[in-house]
Amino acid sequence: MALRHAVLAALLHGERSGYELAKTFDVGVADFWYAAPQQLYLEIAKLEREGMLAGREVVQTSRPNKRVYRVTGAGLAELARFAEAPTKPIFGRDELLVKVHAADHLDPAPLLEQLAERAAIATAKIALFTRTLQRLRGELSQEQYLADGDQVGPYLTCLRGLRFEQENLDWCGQAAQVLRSRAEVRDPEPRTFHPQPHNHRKR
Amino acid sequence: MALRHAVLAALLHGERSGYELAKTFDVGVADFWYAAPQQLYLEIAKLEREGMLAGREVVQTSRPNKRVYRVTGAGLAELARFAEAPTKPIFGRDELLVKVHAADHLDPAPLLEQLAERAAIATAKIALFTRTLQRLRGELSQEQYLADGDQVGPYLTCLRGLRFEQENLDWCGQAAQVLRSRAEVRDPEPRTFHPQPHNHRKR
DNA sequence: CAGACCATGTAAAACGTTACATGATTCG
DNA sequence: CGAATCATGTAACGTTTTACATGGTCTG
Repeated sequence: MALRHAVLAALLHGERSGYELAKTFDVGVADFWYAAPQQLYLEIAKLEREGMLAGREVVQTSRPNKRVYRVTGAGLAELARFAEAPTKPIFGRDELLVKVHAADHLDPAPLLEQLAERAAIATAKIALFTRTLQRLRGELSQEQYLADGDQVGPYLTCLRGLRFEQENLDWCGQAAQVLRSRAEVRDPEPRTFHPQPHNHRKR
Repeated sequence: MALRHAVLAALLHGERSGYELAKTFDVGVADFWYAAPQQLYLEIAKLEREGMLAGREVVQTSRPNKRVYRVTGAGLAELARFAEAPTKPIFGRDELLVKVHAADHLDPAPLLEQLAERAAIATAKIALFTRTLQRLRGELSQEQYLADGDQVGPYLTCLRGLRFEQENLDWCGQAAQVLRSRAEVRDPEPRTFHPQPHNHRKR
């Protein structure tokens, strides 16, 4: 049980519908948790049955109605229990890093493509997180907001997401540059790459 | 199917036993993939049955024997297929960030403890990754190694892990400082904290 | 009027975690 | 001789992903 706490935490600052929640989780909730929409609907339904969320219907003209949820006392208590329990280690799982780890034995071309793609995503997230931070702190400077603001939790996690993506972007650039220049040296005509099984190249 | 590629990638640079592999995966393979030992034994067995790994018995005196594995041609081909397929988005999942996200509604004391713990882990990983990088590049400077070295894949991913943990450490410090100073203002006697359900504090 | 977005789900399959199990050897 | 480390697994359980399903509205 882990997603439930992420859902509770995300709903602390005001009511949201399953769909709205799904959108933020789809982006990754500032990069620390991803969940598919279907998972969320399931989890929300379960949390409501258990009395940790209270839902209410919002009638909308010109759009399908929706059901918005808020965290109940029981939900907050559950979150508090979770917060006091020992934290599990980070769950880093990045396919791109697996690919780069194997780069010495693979065709560099697809890796370069995917590094570029990842860099583009990182750039988009940086923009998104930057806007989110500005929106949260409003008129205040970051220092002022961290001292006095009323949503420091989300501010801090968003800050982490921002820095993570900046780092990510930076690294993608470096990795791409390294792979590119090595590919040129090894093989000036990029079409003719052949994987080199296991021969640990001696310089 | 995802762990299998991480296993294949990890085995590219020389033979390892299940146990040895488990140790590196337990640290997180430079923070981009974590797996429990049991999971690895399972996956290794499956990969060997499918002909992607070739195992061989190593007899040891003064220790239980072990079985070491290397990647076969089929394994490398599978990895190449994987590398060319589109990459799934990052899988960030960090319980501590969920907790900090909810910080405005929680007792800061356990969060501070856990931020300190996380910072300690990050420090240890920084040391570990720094040593790993030094070991890989040997006499060479980083630039030279990235241009000429024979294991740039692992070097690049380890570099990413290092930077990630440096960032992590930094952020833990900042978050702890913010939560501490706010706790003092709000409640000079730390024993008397009571969660404040939902009242969005107005400045 | 097609494609994007709003809105919510169910069911089956794949994957990952936890608990259980075993047994040898080294170090203090 | 007890604890730590080496070494390898099985079984049950819980979580996540993927595929399937549906239907209304808004924009160009």
